[in-house]
Amino acid sequence: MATARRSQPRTTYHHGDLRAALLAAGVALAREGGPQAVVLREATRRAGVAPNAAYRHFANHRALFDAVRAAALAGVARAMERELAQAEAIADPRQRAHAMVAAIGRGYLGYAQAETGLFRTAFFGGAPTATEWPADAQPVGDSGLSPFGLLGHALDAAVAAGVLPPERRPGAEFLAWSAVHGLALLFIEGPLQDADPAFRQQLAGRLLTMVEKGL
Amino acid sequence: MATARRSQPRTTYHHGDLRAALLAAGVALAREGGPQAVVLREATRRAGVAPNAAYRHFANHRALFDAVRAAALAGVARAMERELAQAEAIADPRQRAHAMVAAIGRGYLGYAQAETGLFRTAFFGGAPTATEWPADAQPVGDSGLSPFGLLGHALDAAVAAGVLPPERRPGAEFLAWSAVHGLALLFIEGPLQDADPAFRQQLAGRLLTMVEKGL
DNA sequence: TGTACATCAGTGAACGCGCGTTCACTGATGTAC
DNA sequence: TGTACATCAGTGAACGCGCGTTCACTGATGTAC
Repeated sequence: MATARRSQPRTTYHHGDLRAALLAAGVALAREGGPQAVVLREATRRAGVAPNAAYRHFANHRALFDAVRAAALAGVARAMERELAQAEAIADPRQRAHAMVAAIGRGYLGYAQAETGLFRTAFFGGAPTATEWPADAQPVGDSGLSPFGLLGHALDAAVAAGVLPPERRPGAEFLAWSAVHGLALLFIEGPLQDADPAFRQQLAGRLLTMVEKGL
Repeated sequence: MATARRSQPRTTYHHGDLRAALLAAGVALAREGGPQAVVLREATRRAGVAPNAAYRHFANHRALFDAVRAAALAGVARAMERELAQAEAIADPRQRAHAMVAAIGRGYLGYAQAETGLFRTAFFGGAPTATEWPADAQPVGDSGLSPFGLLGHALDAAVAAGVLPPERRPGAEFLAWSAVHGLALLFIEGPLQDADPAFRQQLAGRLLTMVEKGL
């Protein structure tokens, strides 16, 4: 974090929108270095402001971090929604349902690889309890659904289209989530870190068919 | 970390086996608090020794941490081997192969839940590169195989027994690993943290059948 | 068997680092009359 | 339209914390003769 980059030397005494600036700096830090890199002092440095100025807008470091995490979660959700939009355009209901489930997985895996720092911030912020687990949390995406909620949405569609037996629906999100989340980790901090993209994509495809068949 | 517990106030000037004591202290810290808790100074405190004494036995903090991680990995491997031993006793080859794959998953998930701190230390030590990814690393278990190696062993057995088509074998460990690793995370730091054990076990079972069918 | 001395394993004190956070403050803004 | 003043958003300096690490040292061990 050697070179703190403030946008431009402020002329006014008041910043204007320091809260937003701190949040943006926090997000940038998360993008560059993951959850550990979200450091209050560095955020104020980037905003061109004294360290304690942050306390006008965030109760403490945790509050800033939680705001950054929420932004990261929203990013995951939006990535999923982008993929989902294409799938939902498909006419045939069964085909559409399949495509929706696959879209969820693709969006998730794509984000994990494209925005690794933010992805890790979203899900590895350190010691959230079960009830406040980020994927359960507040509406975050454009649809107002969390990543976990979007997955549930896709699975519901699969049941409605008759491609997933209703008796298998309960708990299905946990199984699907496990598989995709695990693969994401292998990609970003596991043995597949340096695997070539084609191989990764092939694995992602196989994983998704494994999930669909296995569910 | 308020109360540092040293075994007993040493009488001799020399410790006797400080390296082992530091490693044991490091493992205890990892067990209690995960990778972040493996702190060199605290380890020396517990060993009843000055902080810099550690440098007689470990080049730096990272070296101590790596030793702790290796111990944690060995723990995972042994947990898997324990489950595997029962499965390997089964006579019928096909049944045995199925049981072996399931044993791998059970051992892994059991360790993640029973020794969460060590589990996280084994796989989330922070920024290992792909080639030095712990599961690829040195022999660690009683069998001399790493957790990843043990999984490969079970999958090989499945191919030999004819329960896994050979053409699906390449890369299969990544798919199986993803599913089980992901579920472990949901258990230990995800929305299933407080789920009751019966539900967890049911999910684990469903996940394993999903993997077997899906592969 | 005893002694000189190199080697090794610890000690004590201190370093710089960067963090989150608090205190008393000052400059700027906006509202009431 | 102008002015008094409460409110708000920043500043400057400092705090304590715990960490990893380095320095010059001393106490204990073991080997050569």
